[in-house]
Amino acid sequence: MNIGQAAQASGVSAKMIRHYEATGLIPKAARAYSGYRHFLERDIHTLRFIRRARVAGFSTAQIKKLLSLWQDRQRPAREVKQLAAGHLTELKARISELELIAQALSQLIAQCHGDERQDCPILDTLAGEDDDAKKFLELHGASHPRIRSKPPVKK
Amino acid sequence: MNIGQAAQASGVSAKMIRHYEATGLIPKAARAYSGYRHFLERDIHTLRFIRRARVAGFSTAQIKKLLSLWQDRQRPAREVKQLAAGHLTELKARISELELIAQALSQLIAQCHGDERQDCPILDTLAGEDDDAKKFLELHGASHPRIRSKPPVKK
DNA sequence: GCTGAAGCTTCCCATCGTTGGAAAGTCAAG
DNA sequence: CTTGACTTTCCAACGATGGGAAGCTTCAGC
Repeated sequence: MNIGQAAQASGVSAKMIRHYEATGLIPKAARAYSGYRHFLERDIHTLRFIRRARVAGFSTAQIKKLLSLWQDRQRPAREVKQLAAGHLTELKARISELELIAQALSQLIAQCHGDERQDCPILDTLAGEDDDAKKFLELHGASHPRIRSKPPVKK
Repeated sequence: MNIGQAAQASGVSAKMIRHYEATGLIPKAARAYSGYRHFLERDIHTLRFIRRARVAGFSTAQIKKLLSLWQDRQRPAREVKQLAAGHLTELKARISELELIAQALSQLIAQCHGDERQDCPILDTLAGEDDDAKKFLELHGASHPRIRSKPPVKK
């Protein structure tokens, strides 16, 4: 199996497979005489594992641990559970942050009449000279959680 | 006002002020003979505006639009509302995605006994030979929404 | 006036995950 | 042998931010 087939079979792009190899997430693939990488079923399984873990939002560092736990038959389920639980906590925190923001934003939007007139509470709040404006957006001293939706849409 | 004071007063770091200038989000600051930038109240207002918009999760591209709308006294509130509503939609979509993931992860974690034994449904699902495993994590063909929590914790 | 500290300047690098592209080599079918 | 699809490596970018170095300016204290 060449990298293209491996990509198809695993759902991980060829680019990312090379990247994972380069960064040590997966071991260096075997090579044909030509220099082409080739992959076995085993490798495909690993790649699928990685893809699912990424879909579940694990970082590559976490996936590295998950992989080593996966390959270690002696590992106690406890460790895996802890790792996953930690991630879940992060995840929930993230969700709460976003919900606070969405909440505040909804309120502002609701207050904006949205017609041809020029006054707009949304801009006014963002500009916010006065302190009452702040309570909307100065969320608990907020970390700056950029909202990244999908990976940049390829044209 | 030098850049340091401007940073303090606006809550935007000096680094980011320079960055915003370099990338054209804000106009080039006036300079003293020494080459030091200096800032007026007006500039501070703009920076604060930007900071709040970032806290609200707007991208720099969106903030650029918001800024120009803000500075255009003729703009209809409609446009602002549309921009904000679009962002809110994105935000909600993002939240839903994360909630799906958190949901799936919770289930897996709940199913994992988490003691010294070796079998672990979490890893089994990620490895997932069989199709029933997939329904947990192959969420609606999932875009790959990396979960970025806070900006990397400075040491 | 001199010295040192604090603040400013620019420039480069790192993060994180992913994608894009260029230049070159390989393979299989026609 | 040519063509086209695939592969290789390397380099760069995204978005927002931080870290740090090397060199300049400003100001306070003596």
